[in-house]
Amino acid sequence: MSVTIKDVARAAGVSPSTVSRVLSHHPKISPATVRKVREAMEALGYHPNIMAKSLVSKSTQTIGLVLPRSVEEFVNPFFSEVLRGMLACAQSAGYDVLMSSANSRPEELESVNRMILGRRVDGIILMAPRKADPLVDLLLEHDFPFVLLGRSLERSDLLCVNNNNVQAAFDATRHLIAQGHEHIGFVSGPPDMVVSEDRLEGYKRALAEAGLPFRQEWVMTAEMLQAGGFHATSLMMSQPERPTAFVVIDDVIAFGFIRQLYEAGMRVPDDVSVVSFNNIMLSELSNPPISTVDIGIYHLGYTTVQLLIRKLAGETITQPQIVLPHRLIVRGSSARQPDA
Amino acid sequence: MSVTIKDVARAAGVSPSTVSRVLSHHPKISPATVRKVREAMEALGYHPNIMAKSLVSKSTQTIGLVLPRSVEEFVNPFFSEVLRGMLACAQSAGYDVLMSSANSRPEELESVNRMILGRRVDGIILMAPRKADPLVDLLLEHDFPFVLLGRSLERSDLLCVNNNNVQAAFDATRHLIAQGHEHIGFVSGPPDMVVSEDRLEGYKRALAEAGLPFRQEWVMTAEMLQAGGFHATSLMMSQPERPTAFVVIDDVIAFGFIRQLYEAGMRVPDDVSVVSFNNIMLSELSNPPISTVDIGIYHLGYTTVQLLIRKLAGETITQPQIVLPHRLIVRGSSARQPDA
DNA sequence: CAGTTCTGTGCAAACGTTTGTTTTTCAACA
DNA sequence: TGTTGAAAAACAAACGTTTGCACAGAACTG
Repeated sequence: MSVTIKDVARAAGVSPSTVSRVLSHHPKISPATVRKVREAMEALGYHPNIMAKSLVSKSTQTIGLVLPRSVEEFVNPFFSEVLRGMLACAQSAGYDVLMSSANSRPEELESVNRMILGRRVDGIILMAPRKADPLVDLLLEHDFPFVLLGRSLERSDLLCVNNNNVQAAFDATRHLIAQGHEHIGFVSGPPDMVVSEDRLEGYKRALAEAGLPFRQEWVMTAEMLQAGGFHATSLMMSQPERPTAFVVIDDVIAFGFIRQLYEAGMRVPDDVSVVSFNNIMLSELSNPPISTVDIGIYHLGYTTVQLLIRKLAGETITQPQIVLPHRLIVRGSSARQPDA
Repeated sequence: MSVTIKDVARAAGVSPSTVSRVLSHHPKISPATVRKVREAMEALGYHPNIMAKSLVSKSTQTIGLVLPRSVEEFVNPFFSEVLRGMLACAQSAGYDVLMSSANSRPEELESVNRMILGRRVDGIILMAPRKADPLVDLLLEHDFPFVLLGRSLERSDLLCVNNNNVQAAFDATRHLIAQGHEHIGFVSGPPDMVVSEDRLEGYKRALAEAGLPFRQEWVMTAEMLQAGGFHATSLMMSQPERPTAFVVIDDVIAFGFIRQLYEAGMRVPDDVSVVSFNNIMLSELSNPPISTVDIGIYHLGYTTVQLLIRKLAGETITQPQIVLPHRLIVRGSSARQPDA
């Protein structure tokens, strides 16, 4: 059916092993032979069978990507952008990307087991790890190469690519403080995600540095917003000492939050200032445009795959943790506090 | 290193072929043997090597996904949502998904060639096909199973899953007409995409049905918006007979368009009504919330993979074209024309 | 000019499965 | 007890590569 290395060998009048060596740029092949083989390959339209190749070479030239389980993270434009960066890097290095998605924890483990024990991929990228993530343990146990997009709370020797989320949240909060805000709330994401924890920490530090008190009752979670968000919002905004500004953990959540403030009769930035994170494309097109911390999403994806490929190439990684820069982008959603 | 079928065979005291048959639920294996083998597999932690398996069986249990080339389409939340549907279906059928992205047409062809001639995938999903798409020709030439997400303009015998985009645009336009609008513009996407053409056609038909003239000068393209969109928008809106409403080809483009109207001093829906397509999650959270045609993105992705898998299973497909329903969702971005 | 070292190829085994064919086992029957 | 036949299991070839080793011939060396 399909044309194999043997067909090429026959057509070029050489042995299959010679064809294989031409393919892998073996040094000790005469230029004349190389030409003959190349011509035969061209004429027959030969493409190597990757299954056969990786059966013997034990390398699949494929990277496994474990996608976030929750729908919310998945449909976040953050995700497509990071994916774009990953694919760009993988492709430029000749790697393919295999995706694994799962709806539950057991499915996720099963899926990863299939990928690594079935020898389908050479390495794995883990997105947005959780606290005490069993996936990390599984990979460590099998001594399988992987890189975290994000960081592990528990171990500092794992390969990972991350932003300094503590600093990013610190910067965002300080921006609001500099605008004269003294009552600043925080809207968080899933509490077991490391990034939620880091950004909350940065928020706290900025408050502390400015001598402002941290108030637990001014911290809302995204779940609260989704289930009866309107109620939660209006409740918070009707307090005598209400926040005049919010640090929101993610652009998409900021969209929803701003919408709910609007429905509760609050205007952004007139009544409430908002600054969030990620700088997805749409945050610029929002009304008002959202002030946000750009974390270089595309670059984040690109660098993660790059690190994994370096690892797979056998390079000794002297610096396992790569921290990429962030940058606060001030737009229309955050304004000077009127009273100040 | 890793545990193979031979190890299991030895541990269970049977031959490798017997283990293989247990794995594939061969009918003529005694229950006692099945139990023995299962226990050995469990004890050793056996997972089949998929490369070896597909080398001989010629089936990879993998679906190839050719992603859109342009960045704009890729980062569109439409994309992650459709991907989510695809992965859900693929996973429930035991298939994996391999992604191919490319930045240029030659790269794209090369990538698909690698996938099909390298025997990496059993079938392929093509997203958002273009007019006279060479990818389609390539796949037909190799007689390789594939399904279009969208439709082919040239051939009607190809497997595809689509919405009735003509009807959807017709519905959207008629909604604006019913609101009293008589001057209705159209904001289009990339002109070589089939979906652009279909939606423009539906828009024209609705105008014709209502006895309203079609004006080429009221059709803008997304490219126009991106490069100097502000200028283009304000130019159009300063015309003596300006449109009071727009049908916009896509939610994300609607975001940008509304933003630019805003900067040109126009309010939505007070000065201009907007209705768009896709109903991405954020369109509900926009300010104002966007009226849009829901096309069931997730379901679209799910059904596409489902059709491909049916094809791969050897089923004879009596109806090659699946058309999924759409539904207009009226929100705040479209309002009754004040003069009417 | 015989011996040695290169250089370029070919041979054959291996990778971990599947599967058509053959062999063994064993119960049932004459 | 010997024969038959079905059922269960084993054997062996194949899938398309890579790669260590062997080997022929050319090119040196002394």
